[in-house]
Amino acid sequence: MKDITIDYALRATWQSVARMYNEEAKNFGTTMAVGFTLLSIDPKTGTPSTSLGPKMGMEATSLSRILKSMEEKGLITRKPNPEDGRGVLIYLTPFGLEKREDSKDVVLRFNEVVRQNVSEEELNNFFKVMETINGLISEKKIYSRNTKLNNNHHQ
Amino acid sequence: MKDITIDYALRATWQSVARMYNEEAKNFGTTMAVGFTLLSIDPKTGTPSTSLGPKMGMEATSLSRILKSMEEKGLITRKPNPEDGRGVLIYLTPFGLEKREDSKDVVLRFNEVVRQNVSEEELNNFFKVMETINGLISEKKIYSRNTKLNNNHHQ
DNA sequence: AAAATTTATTATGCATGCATAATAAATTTT
DNA sequence: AAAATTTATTATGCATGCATAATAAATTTT
Repeated sequence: MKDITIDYALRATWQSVARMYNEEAKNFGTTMAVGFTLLSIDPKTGTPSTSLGPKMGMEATSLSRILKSMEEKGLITRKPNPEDGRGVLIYLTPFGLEKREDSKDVVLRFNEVVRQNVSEEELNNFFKVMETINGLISEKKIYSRNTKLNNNHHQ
Repeated sequence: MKDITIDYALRATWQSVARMYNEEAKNFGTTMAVGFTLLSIDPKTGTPSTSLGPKMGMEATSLSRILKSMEEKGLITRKPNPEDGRGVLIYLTPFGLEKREDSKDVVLRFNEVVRQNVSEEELNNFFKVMETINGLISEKKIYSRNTKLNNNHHQ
């Protein structure tokens, strides 16, 4: 198992989680991405859509499309933000709240089961390694500064 | 940092790796997925396309589309498999080989830098947790057996 | 051997992420 | 205050993953 790369393991693991989340979400008529979005919306007050991107690690442009389809499906309503003429406030419909709870169950169950099968120390270490990876990338410690120069490595 | 869920950390980390890989790949005119595919193709002999899916953790149907675009871009050629009239053998073109080397550099660099910043023990543990997660999912230990029944949890 | 099943591939549609471009509304500079 | 810049949003195009359906070639059953 040590002959696989770190990226491969990460990708395979994330993809298997995503596949599972999507299958579960299908049972109640949504998708993983819709579920994540529902969970980022405050069920009580209007949520400015600007707050969703950072919370979910998504670009505003990706979100815009998801919000549009969620509105069409009757999960949310979008109202102009009275405090900012450019902005939008997101509200859950009762239907959206229902699906939010369903989504929450799936996420909680996954996290619970993993925690039951991994020691706290292992989990802390797991988070730490991911933080390290994220840090290395955001600090540009991995990007090649000289990709162009390296282009002929091989011949 | 402990207030984020396991799925969120995994997703964010994988996405940041993917974003970085795609930016790097853009420098030499490919994408991450194309790079992974190139790396799964044997540079010396024809690779049956059936072997790619399992190696890459992708559905044959997803691959088919990528292979098509790779052929159009001149990275590979597809020839009928003489041993199986249904199958196809993939060959790298010289151009494809070049891009394969570029892709390899990026993957090697990422893995190298991460290893320089994480102890071997931490890395082993990291792999172990991912194996556990994958195992739990493939053994269906996470899926709800009773999603339908749970649907009304909330009211 | 003929019929039924499985396997390999492709085409298509849908969802999702990114990038880019456009637009309108703030905000900051001058 | 007017001009320039930034910010929030949307539309669109491209890539990628999945699912489903269709087709042709093996393989297995009968």
